[in-house]
Formats: sequence, C-alpha cells, structure tokens
Amino acid sequence: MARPSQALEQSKKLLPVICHVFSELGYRRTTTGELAHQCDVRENILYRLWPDKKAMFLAAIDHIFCDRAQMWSEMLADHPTPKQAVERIVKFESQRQGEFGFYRIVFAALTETDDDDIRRALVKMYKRFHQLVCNQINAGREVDDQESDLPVEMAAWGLLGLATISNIVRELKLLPSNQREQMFAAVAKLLVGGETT
Amino acid sequence: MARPSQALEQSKKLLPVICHVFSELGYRRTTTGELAHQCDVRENILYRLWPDKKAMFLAAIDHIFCDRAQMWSEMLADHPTPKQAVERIVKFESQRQGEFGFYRIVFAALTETDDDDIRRALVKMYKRFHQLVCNQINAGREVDDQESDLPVEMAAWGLLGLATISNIVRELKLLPSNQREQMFAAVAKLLVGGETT
DNA sequence: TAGTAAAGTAAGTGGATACTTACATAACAT
DNA sequence: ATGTTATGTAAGTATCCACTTACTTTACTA
Repeated sequence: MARPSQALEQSKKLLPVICHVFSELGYRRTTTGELAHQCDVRENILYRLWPDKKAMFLAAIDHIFCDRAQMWSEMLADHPTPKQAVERIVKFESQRQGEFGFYRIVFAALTETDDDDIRRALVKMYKRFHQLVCNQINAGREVDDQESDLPVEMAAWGLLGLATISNIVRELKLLPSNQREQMFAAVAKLLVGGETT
Repeated sequence: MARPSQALEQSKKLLPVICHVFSELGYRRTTTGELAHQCDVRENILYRLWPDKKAMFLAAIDHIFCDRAQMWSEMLADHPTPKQAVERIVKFESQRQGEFGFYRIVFAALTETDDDDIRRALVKMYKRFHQLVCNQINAGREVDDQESDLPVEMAAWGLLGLATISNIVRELKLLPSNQREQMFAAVAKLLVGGETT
C-alpha cells in the first residue's frame, strides 16, 4: 500500500466551488471544463472523484441542503425561544437570499426532473426541508398554545412557496429589497402566526 | 410580387408545439432538431420564422402568458361576482396545474436569467401576471368592503409563490393531489380573504 | 530506499447540435 | 404564361463538450 487516498477530503473541498458554478450556470450550461477551471484542477481529476457530471450535480444538491440546515442550526445555537427562532429564520431567509445559490440550483434541478436520480435527490431535499420548517413552526406554536387555523404542514409549504417567489422577485429585481423583505415578513407572519400583530 | 408570406400564421400554429417541447425539456436540452421534428417541419423552416433558438424560446415565454390570461378571461366570461371569480381562479389553478407547462417554462427561463433578453421577457411576464392577480383580489375585496391586513400586492406575490410551490409539489409528487389542492385552497384563502371561513 | 498507488499534465475523441447552404417546387401577381 | 417569391428537401459545417487515455510526478509505506 502507498499513499492513502484523499478523495473524500478533496471532494469536500471542491463541493462549494462546484455548487457555485452550477448555481451560476444551471446544469446544462455548466461544462465540466468550467467546473475544473473554477476548481483549479484538470477535468480528469473531477472524474476521479465522481463518475460523471450528473454525480457532481447530485452531490451539489445534497450539499446545498446540508449547508442550509447547518446555517439554521448555527443561527439557533443559543437556544432562543421558539417564537424568536421562527422570527430569526424568517429574517435570515428574507435578507440573505441568493447568497448561497440554493434556489438557483433547485431551479436548475427542476428542469431535469425526468431524470430519476435528480428527481429523487430533489424529493429528498424538499422533504427534509419541509420537515425542518414544520418542526420550527410546531415548536413556536406549542409554546404559545395558540390553535392556529392553518395546519402546520400547509403553513410550511406556504413558507417554502414564499421563499421561492421571494427569490424570483430578488433574481428579477421585481421589487426593491426593502419592499421584498417587508412582503416576506408580512406573508410569513400570516402563515405562521395565524393572526398578524 | 408573388405569393404573400404566411409566416405569421404558421408561427402561431407552431407556437403551442414549441411551448410544449420547451416545457418538457427545458431550454438547453431542447434541440432545434427536436423542435422541428415535433412541429413536423425541417429545421431551416423554423429558422425562417425566428432568427435563432433563443427567439423561439422568447416567443414561447410570451405565449404561455397570453394563453393563461386568455384562459382566465374565458373562465370569467359570465361575469361572476369578484369573490366567485377569485374562488374559481384558485380552484382552476390548484387543479389544472401543469397541464400547460407554464411553470416548467418559467423554471427553464429562470436558469437563463443572465441573458438580458430572457430576463426581460420573464420580468415582463411576472409583472403582467402579478397585475392580473392584484386586479382580481382588489375587485374581490372592494365589494365586500373588508379591510384585510395584508396589502393586495403582497397577497398577490404570496399567491404566485403558492402556485409555484404547488407546482413543485405536483411535479415531484410530494403530496397526493387532493392534499395538494386542500393546501392550495387553505393558504390561498388565508392570503386573499384575510380570515378563513 | 524501493515499490506502489495516488495526484497531476496534456492531448485527444466521438458524438451532439445550432445554424447554414444549395437547390427543387409550388403559388401568387401581373 | 411568366417571373418572382415563399415554401420545402437534404445535406453539410464548425463548434462545443462529456469523457478518455497515455503519461509523468509525487508521496506514502514497508
């Protein structure tokens, strides 16, 4: 035996770069040449880490979820009250959208849903994300003991929709950012709280 | 002079087919060869109707909006009360999603937003659509004279987000369709009405 | 230090694809 | 009819890109 493989470490190092390229260019327009260039390696090195371009994309989809989940957990590391937690997440999502290319990768993936692997990766991602949101809303509601009209699962889908359209609004500059944030906050409050305050 | 051009008529005839292909495959994966095949003409005939592939795509984006707007106006042709109108639209949108490839084309376009022409087409489309939704909500609210908490423009963005996530849920089969429709209806009611009934 | 496998370099290949060209035919005006 | 222009056919081209191959160098182990 000689020289242990550092493939895992290197792929972890390269993944953020790969995510960024995919989020900038989408799936089809991203060339393996461009990926290699941005990663500052040669193409065949990428092909030693992943069997093909699709695998690189799947890894990117997985990574963006883990990334986002970790951000949330870091944001809630100081154990705020559940209601504070929801408010903090809403604020975070409304303000720092787009920085991490989350939705751009999702959009890219959504145009490839006739590929079973990509579809599965997306389904998994959405289910986990929806669950995460549900948990937060649930926690927030239980404490206040307020029976809201909208079931938690539905509110969570509504929030995901809100985050999506808000990203589109940002992407296309359909509203100035302060208005977009206000919109996000107002709709989110309606969805989560049941009543506006 | 000889033989007047029927280019306009033919492009109108071909557009629905082109929309369908783009919505099935997205922008990049759609080849001009496939477009021609589905349209049952040769490639160069498409190139006589549009200067390039991008122009075909832009025409498709414009067409899906016009298509949808016309559907709505037909749906409201019998002059229902504004409140009925909103309910009808919500029901229509929640049930017949995906049939016309609207969101698939939007997703495809959203991964091409660094092209100015495509971005402009999308912006125009969203502004018109948002306006349309605003008008309907406004009409519905004025009649009832109920002051709702959520400003109309925000509610409209919320609805667009709801329609978007609902399409994703449908596309990925994240919920059975009856649950998806219930979710759509519940969230829409919350957004539009202010209170649930 | 010698042997071995990973890490890196550089060039290629085969297929796909946006767009073109050259030419034949069909329909309309005068 | 006849000239003109739209419409149709079929082949071609130049480029791009996912993926490969053949080779050299490096670093670890025993």
